[in-house]
Amino acid sequence: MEIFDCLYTAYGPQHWWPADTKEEIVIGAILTQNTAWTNVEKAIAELKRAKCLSFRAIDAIDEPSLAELIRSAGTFRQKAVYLKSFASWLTEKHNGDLGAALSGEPNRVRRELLSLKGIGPETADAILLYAGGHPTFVVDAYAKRVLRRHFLIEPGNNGYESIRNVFMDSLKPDAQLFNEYHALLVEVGKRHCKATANCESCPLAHLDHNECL
DNA sequence: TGCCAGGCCGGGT
DNA sequence: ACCCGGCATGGC
Repeated sequence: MEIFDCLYTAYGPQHWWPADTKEEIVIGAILTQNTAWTNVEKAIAELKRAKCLSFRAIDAIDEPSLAELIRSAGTFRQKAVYLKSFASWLTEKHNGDLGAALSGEPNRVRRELLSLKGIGPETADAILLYAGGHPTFVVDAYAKRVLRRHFLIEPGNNGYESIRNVFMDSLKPDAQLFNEYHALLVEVGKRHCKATANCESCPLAHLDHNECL
C-alpha cells in the first residue's frame, strides 16, 4: 500500500464521483472521455438547465438537440449518440432503473456495459465502481503513467486489462479503496504527471524502485 | 499557437 | 492481437 498511503497522506479523501445522482455519474463518465473535467461541468450545467440531466429526458430529446447541449464537452456528436444509446438500453432492457441495471454479478454487468456503443473498459469500470459500488479498478492515462514511472509495468505491456490486473491482483476488492485510489491517481497526475512531467514536490518522487501499490 | 484533457470506434495490418 | 486516424471544445 505504499503508493496509496503516500497519496492519501498528501491529498486526503477525494469524495468522488463529483455528482448528485447515479445517472449524473454515468452521464459524466461518458462526457469526460478524453476531455477536461471543466468542459464536462459546463455541459452538465447545460443539461441541468434544459432539464435533461436524466436518461428519461435523454431518451426523449432528439439527438441533434442533445448534441448542442453538450457541445462544450467536445466530440459532442459522438457523445450524443452514446448517451442516447445508453438511455434506450436502460429504458428497454431495465425499465429505466439504473440501480437495477447495475446490480448483480459485476463481471456480467461489465460485459453488458461493454456491449453498448461508447462504453469502453475505462468508462464501464467507472460506472461499475462509482455508480454501482462494485470493487473494480478504473485504469486511466494517469494510472498508466504512474505505473510506468515506478517500474510497475513493462513498457509494451500497456493493455487495459493487464494494467487493471496489476491493481486487482494486489489489492483487496474494496470499492471504497478503489474509489479513493483512482481519484488520488488522477489528482497526482494532474499536478505532477501530465504529458510534460513535473516531478518536483510530487508525493511519489521518492518512490523510484518497484514500490508496492 | 499548438497541444492536451479522467477514451472510444471502425478499419486496416 | 495491436495500431492508427478521426472526433471537437476550451484552457494554458
